[in-house]
Amino acid sequence: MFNQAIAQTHFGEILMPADASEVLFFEGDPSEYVFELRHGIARGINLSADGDRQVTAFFFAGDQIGLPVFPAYRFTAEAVTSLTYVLHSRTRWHEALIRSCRDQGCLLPSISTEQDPMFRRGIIVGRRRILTRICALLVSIVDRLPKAGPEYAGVCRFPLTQIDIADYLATTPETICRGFRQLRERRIIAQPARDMLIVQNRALLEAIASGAAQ
Amino acid sequence: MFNQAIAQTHFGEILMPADASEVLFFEGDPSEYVFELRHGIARGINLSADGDRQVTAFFFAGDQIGLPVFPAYRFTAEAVTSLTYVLHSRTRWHEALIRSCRDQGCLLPSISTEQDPMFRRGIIVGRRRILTRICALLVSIVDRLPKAGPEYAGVCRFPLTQIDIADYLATTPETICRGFRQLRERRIIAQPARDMLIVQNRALLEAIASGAAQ
DNA sequence: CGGCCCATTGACAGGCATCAAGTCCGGTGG
DNA sequence: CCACCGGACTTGATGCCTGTCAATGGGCCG
Repeated sequence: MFNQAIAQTHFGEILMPADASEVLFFEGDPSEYVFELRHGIARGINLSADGDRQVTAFFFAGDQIGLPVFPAYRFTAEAVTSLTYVLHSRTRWHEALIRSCRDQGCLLPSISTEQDPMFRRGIIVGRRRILTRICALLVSIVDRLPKAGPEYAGVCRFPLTQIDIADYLATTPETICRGFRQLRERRIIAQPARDMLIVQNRALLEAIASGAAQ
Repeated sequence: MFNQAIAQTHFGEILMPADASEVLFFEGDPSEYVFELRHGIARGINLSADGDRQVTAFFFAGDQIGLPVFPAYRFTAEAVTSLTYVLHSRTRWHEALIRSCRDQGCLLPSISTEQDPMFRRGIIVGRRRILTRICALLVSIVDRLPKAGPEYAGVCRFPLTQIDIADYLATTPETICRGFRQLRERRIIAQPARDMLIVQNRALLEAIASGAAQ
């Protein structure tokens, strides 16, 4: 991966690139570096002994992942899209933590950017009906999806495969496909292309996500 | 609750008691205090807009919950059994964090005692088959359950109701009941009383939990 | 153009939710 | 000491949601 362009930010940080489905770090490896996403989308993966694959989180630009709250990474991080990131050594990250703790009297806000998505995923997967889970996932990520462009108001890029969504929601790709079809037929979302998403009826989307509507 | 006995530990900390099903703190309240459990079992509760109740974690003696990684508590904490705990103010907890960070070059280990159970719950609930989930839950807590007594080797106190277990595993009490019956009939566990548990075949329990066996 | 992976659709079976009784157990009060 | 009561647990019958299997379609890349 080092044969690709490695840019230098104006803070002297090294901006690293990664291709889609490239691994940033493996579950179980010692957590030497914090990965700060600058651009693109990443996913957290956990494999069970029987080969069951779970996507435990999606991460977006600005998130810091691989925090050394544990001596080893608790999940494998892979690029969903091509992305860029910046590395922070464990010790440098610790110093930033102490500074923010002392100066602002609070923890580094970034400490929750990793565990918060996982916490919310637990709540989402804990719902029974698949449509509720799908809508809850969409609500939780739609505001962080990149916009398709200035000329396409309300249209988001949606680069997640249905396989990833299924592994996130603890179901199958077929069921995801049927759920999305239902949302399209009810004019709650639209998909002008496979990797495009428009939320047409956000109120109803959130109502289904909260369980108020079926 | 202050009319109950409040003991003083030899460190000058105040040991607080709580009765079963008493609330320690509410989701959304500002996280002023960290609760360190000294004895007993607690549960984390999250309610959805439609009234759906989820148990997002069980906590045991030694765990610290309500950490100020977020300005507000992210779940409601209730006592499962009668329990005791010690309060740490947010600032005092921060100081301990900075000290451990500087002296030992690592974060306070307790920072993971709260998020780790939630992370593991996500993995458990993400499994499809109910029996797998039940066994995974048992494996994850059996070593932290209090022993029934020196004269009962291998017997644990098991004070969790099937309702709590069902809300933890995203299923119903009836299904939990049938799952436990199956585990009893297969001699994987035994329950001499409703609130007692013996793991008779731990290897098989773990095999089912991992998905290797059905 | 061919191959591959992903998405789609249908048929079918099965696991689990739901509903409804009935039982057990601990606690309370007479 | 015993009757009562409420909550939790148990068990069975039933139906639906969703997993599974199989086949097809479609887009992307070499």
